Amino acid sequence: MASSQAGRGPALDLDELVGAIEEFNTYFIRLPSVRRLSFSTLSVLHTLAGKGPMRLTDLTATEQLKQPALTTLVAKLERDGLVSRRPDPRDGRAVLLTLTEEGMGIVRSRRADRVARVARLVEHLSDEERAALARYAGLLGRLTEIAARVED
Amino acid sequence: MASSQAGRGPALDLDELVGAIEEFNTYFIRLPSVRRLSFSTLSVLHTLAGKGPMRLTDLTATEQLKQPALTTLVAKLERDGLVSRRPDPRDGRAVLLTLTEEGMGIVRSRRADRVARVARLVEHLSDEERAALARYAGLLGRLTEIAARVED
DNA sequence: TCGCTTATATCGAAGTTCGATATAAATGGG
DNA sequence: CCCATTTATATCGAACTTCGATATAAGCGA
Repeated sequence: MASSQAGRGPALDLDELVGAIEEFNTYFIRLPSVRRLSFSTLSVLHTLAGKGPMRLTDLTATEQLKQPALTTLVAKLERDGLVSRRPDPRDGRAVLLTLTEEGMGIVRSRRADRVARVARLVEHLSDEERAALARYAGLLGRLTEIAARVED
Repeated sequence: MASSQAGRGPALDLDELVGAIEEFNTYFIRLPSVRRLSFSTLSVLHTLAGKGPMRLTDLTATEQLKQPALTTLVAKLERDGLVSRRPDPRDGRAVLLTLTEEGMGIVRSRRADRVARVARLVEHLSDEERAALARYAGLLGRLTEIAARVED
């Protein structure tokens, strides 16, 4: 089991890395719940915010819900004014889901809450650590991009 | 709004960082569901794995559930053989929850799934990027530790 | 001991999710 | 152009989750 790593830094211990991410996420993910919206609901809003308008069925790929549950959930989101539904002009069977301004507001405010939270943590870092963190955002972006390719 | 940053690297753009973490988590968090366990259930298992035996009430602090929901959830976990309940020797009212070997197995296998997943992504990185990632685990650990102090 | 607090349990109502199935629009071969 | 098939969403009833209110029971302080 010799390492093929060329000694440019510490070996990459994936178990340690994954553990550190899991631990950090414990703090990062959990926000005070807004408007009594469930985890599933917030996930749908976040997906629509990130990927733009999509069909209901396409959401079943990312959200871990079956289609009937999504129909119910989206109906509620529409009643609450967070998502609008219109027929897909290209396919009369389908429905295009779009975040309303209010729906986007929720996603943005949750992002802002996380930024504020991380800002409080970062205050306690040294200048060197802060600089390292700055470089990290790009690397994470690379990983996400690779994931989008690799996971089909 | 002048930056007080000393020019050791790119400025730390928190909004970019938080966005990158959110995006990455989209891929990182979602695993194929094991044994039909819900998000709440998995979260409880993960917390018990990380912090060791705890009381039901202490779980209400981290899990976003009220006490009656946790009582129900834990009863199911006990029926399924994933946690064991015993009276707290220090307080006859309380119950100490401990992961069983089987419960730990689930947590470990989910960790292993994530490691395997990240391993596939990391293959596509350059040596420099891999080295940067190795250093990152420690930094995330620092942040988590700071969070544990700051968030009371 | 008594009264107050704290830890968990129980209960019924509201909300969520599922599998099975219905409806309705698209698509392709004849 | 029609029919059979496929695909997108909706509906339905059952099972499960979560909640607020309240019950039970153990600790705790005067």
